[in-house]
Amino acid sequence: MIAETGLETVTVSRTAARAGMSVGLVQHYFRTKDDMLLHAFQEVSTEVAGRVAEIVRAAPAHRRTIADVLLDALSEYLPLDEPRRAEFRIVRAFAGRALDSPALAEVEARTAEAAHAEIARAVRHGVECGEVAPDVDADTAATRIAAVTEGLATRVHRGGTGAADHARAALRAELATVFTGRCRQYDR
Amino acid sequence: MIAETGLETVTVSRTAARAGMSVGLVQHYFRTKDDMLLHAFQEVSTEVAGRVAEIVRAAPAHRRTIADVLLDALSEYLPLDEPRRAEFRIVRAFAGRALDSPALAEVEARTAEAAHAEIARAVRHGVECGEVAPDVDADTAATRIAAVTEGLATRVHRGGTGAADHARAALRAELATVFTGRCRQYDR
DNA sequence: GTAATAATCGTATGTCCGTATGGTTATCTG
DNA sequence: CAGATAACCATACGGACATACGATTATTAC
Repeated sequence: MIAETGLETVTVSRTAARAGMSVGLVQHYFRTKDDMLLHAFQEVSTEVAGRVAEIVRAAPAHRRTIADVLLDALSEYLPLDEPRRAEFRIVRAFAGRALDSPALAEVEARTAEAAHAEIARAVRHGVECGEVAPDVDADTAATRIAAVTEGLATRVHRGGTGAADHARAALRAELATVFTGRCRQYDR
Repeated sequence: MIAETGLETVTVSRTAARAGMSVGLVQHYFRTKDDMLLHAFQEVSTEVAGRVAEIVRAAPAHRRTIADVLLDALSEYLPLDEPRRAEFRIVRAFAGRALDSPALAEVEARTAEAAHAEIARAVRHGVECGEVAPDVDADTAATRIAAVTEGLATRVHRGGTGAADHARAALRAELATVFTGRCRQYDR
């Protein structure tokens, strides 16, 4: 419902109706509406984070470059198809509300930090195996990569001609400024 | 009020009270609440865009590198001090609502496009004067730079130790992947 | 100076929504 | 089977809010 018509239109009674249950039952599971929404946000966040982690974990089997694996993983954040677009809309709607809700902000911060850590680990691995220049600060590079991904997500969602391809190209270019492509991730 | 306590808490009557006028008078100037909010969003957007354009326009007088000018201009989007933090909160709150409001989305798109165009122009100028590699696609580079700025803004707002300095460093690093720093902007 | 327009106010109306409440039925446990 | 817990429902309450409305005062224009 959030993805379809936005957070504003989500009410307890509408949610109950959509779930085919009564308002009372929703209250049985969630003390307040805010609890319910917080739960929804957590669900979506861990869902996305889980998919990203899955891609990174499956990387060694495919023997691809770090940049390629990262490109696929980060693409999970881009609204390139309908389910991801729905997720994007949910996450962004909550991001707007998180500005004034510590509980939501914490979920947001946690997932952002997890993503950052994952990227930074990849960069550090690149440094170790010699495909990333040793003077590159892994933390700064990770921040840049995470930031550009977030910004690109906005752009892809906004649409416009070729926004999706353009974003992939931009992300690839960004990764190319850090990774030379000489070695593979978690592949020793 | 949006910056202080969020869009959710903004009501017509509270707005009227804050402005020291009656509800009726607010209605006299804005047919609906949505009209009022749209107007606010436009105001803030043009305010920020104006400051950015001002910085770029004043650049020749200071004879600095393109990257340095861009760094200052893009820093306008980062919530580095209180007024900018307020603006950030306003823009992001509206961004959340723009997901389901074509009118708000259009304002957002217009300002984003303006920023992108300004950056792309700077990159093209860099190519012309030979400090940007000729194989760099100005559009892709501009997209990257704009995207990283947006993402960094989120990070700075989230705070954490040294987020501000870290963001400036990341932005500088990003710009350094495009500009070598050999020539100055609009300085011929 | 008068007519029209703009500025201004206070209140009423109708709706929507979150939550509280009190109850009933099902399921599990010992 | 008995008792407790969980699942489940319908409705009522109270508050908040956007907008409509009617009226009054100030300002402008001819």
